Amino acid sequence: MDGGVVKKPSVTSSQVAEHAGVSQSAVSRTFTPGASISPKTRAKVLASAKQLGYRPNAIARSLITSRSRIIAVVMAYLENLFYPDVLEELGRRLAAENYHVLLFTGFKDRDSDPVFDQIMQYRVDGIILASTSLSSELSDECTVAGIPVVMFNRTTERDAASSVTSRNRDGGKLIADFLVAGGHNSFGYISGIENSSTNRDRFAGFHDGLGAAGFDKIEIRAGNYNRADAEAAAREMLALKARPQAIFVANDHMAVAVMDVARYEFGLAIPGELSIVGYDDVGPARWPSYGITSVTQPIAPMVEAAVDILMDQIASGEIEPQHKVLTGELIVRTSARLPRTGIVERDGVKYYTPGNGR
Amino acid sequence: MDGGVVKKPSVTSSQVAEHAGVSQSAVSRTFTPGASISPKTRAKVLASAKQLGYRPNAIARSLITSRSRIIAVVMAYLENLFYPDVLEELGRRLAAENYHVLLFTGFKDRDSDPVFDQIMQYRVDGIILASTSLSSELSDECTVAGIPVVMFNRTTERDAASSVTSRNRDGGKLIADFLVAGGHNSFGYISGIENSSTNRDRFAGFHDGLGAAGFDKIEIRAGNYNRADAEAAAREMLALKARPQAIFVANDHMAVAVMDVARYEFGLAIPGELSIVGYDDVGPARWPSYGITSVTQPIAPMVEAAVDILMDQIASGEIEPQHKVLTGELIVRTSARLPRTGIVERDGVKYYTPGNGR
DNA sequence: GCTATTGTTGCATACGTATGCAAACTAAGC
DNA sequence: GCTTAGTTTGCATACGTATGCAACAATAGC
Repeated sequence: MDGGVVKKPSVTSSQVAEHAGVSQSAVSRTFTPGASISPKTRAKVLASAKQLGYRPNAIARSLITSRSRIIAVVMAYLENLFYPDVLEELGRRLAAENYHVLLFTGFKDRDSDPVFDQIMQYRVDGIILASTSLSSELSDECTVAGIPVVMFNRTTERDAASSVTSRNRDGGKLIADFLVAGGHNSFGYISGIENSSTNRDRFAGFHDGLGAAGFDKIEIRAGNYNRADAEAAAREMLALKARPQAIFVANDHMAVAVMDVARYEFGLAIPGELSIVGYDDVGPARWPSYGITSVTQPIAPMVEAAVDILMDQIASGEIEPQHKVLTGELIVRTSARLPRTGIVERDGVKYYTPGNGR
Repeated sequence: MDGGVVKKPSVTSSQVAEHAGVSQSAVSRTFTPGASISPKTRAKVLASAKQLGYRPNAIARSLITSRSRIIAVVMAYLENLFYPDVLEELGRRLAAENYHVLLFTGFKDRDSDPVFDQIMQYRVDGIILASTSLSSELSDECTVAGIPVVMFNRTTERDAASSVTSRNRDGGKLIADFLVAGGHNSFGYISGIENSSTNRDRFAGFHDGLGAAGFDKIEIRAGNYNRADAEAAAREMLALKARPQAIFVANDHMAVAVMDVARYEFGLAIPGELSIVGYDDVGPARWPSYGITSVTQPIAPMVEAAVDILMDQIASGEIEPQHKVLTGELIVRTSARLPRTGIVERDGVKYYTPGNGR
């Protein structure tokens, strides 16, 4: 509210120039890779810069170049370890390209409009949307403004944003095949957020796979990708008189909760009395307490693809939407009964790869 | 490398001014809260702005005001859910103050110098260091530059940065009291990163508490706050012929690993044959598979304190280091044998509060 | 109606950097 | 030495906004 003390002004390129006895341009060129500058003056400038503690002002630079070298990352559901993993990899890869992450998180889903406003005000060079719904009109506005948008782990056909996903549909189908081959004959599905593309695709594959094997009844409950809802869904499903023999939980974050409910509230042995399969292959899935059989989402390649798309579109100025789809694998652990065949081991990890058709 | 197409230029305040038939100043004042502007012209400007799709350019604004409204957050160990939780809360609180998070993560610990360079270039208004070592000379440089620095969950006496922590020493002591009261008489400690303040303080409290009860032998192994090392440490410690009856693991993230090793590699019953206590009260600690008895770190108040310090120092320009220390509680679950007395229940959660003096 | 006061507006400038252009310098070839 | 081509340098300007200052309009008080 009230004024407050002025901030200590930082060293400018002009001050360095004066100190080094050169022009401000020379200082600028010293810090611009590829600019025309002689080694001699460059050395002089660097010496003065060091002595004065000068650092180029990225803000001022952005104003001139109209490139902020900032990527906005919009991310929710951080309690699902998948996303922190993604975030860390994103940080690494963007830093390698000399870009930086402006993170938007911790808002309720319906507050995303102010978030969008903030993003636009900072003139970011690109946007990564991880598992959050930015209404498509806003996404369009980005396109009009020439800002590349990449949806991460989420896709939509109708709007102009690029996307990076994994073959969720194939994954769902693979799980169906695996469970059928394991001899189960009644099935449940604990869903993610209803209108998310991952949820739709995973379920579609699962449904198709079961259908192809002659099973068309699936118990469905909504887990909404959060623990509390998943627990409630599990309670309902496990209390059924005709409890499914196998449950596909739409991601590992929920699968953990479902296993806890099954074991500690219903006293069920896993996989003896109930098989659980998850998705994402996230940290806890690998912990021996859970050992969740799960379909991988290859984080590093997915992040790489997302960054590649951004870099490409930033460099070219063309923002034709690209859609990259990477392949996951079904890692077999101990949370589901095993089929007789189709399991191969590589580097101490077991994968399910059915011999028959794709 | 090569030029590429120019970016679509965005709408400027001058264009809005022309369109609305006013001066550029009027546009600026329209978007500056508290500035002198008549409702009539303000309405005109807003109409034109909307029509043209104008948004103030935060970069240009920062250049003038020398306030970027950006806070740099440096954070590692994101696989420990404590930090994503912190991050989410930080995002929420800073957004409420109309500040934004520039996140630095995903770098190896020794690469922090380039990180620091980037931070300084963006002229951030403040820095939050969560569990990462920025050498103290760099921290000093921030102080000289007038940039407030808050260490989160970490503290140092000698340098000029503020800090927010919880009473780690008291927590360690509380755990010692709890385990002694539970009738254990041999103890182990699986440590965090050796020179981190949390590790030092937690251990010091634990050591003192045990000492006061007449126990001065503690088996120590290094877990370094990561899962792999914690597993290795647990294997060593549990293979001892004189295996400790109770182990204090320096945080929950490692405690989970230790419990997994104890149960699935050594076949130990918890708490029947081994008691485990952790720290942080992080998500998995609450899952029934683990039910870790753990000392809380109150994330929301800690984040609030950190943001308060920053806001205060930014507003006043004074950056006298402040050190806030919040209080945690020992939440009693099922991973450790219970003492006869001292356990109270509140809202369905059990806490340990020894009657005898602190 | 006239003055005093308050509120509103536009002008001009500043923030710190990048870059086109022309001037100055350097190196090379004869 | 002179010319030419290439390299380096400084000048001047632009990026989009905020703000002190002076001019101006509106309102109130008499």
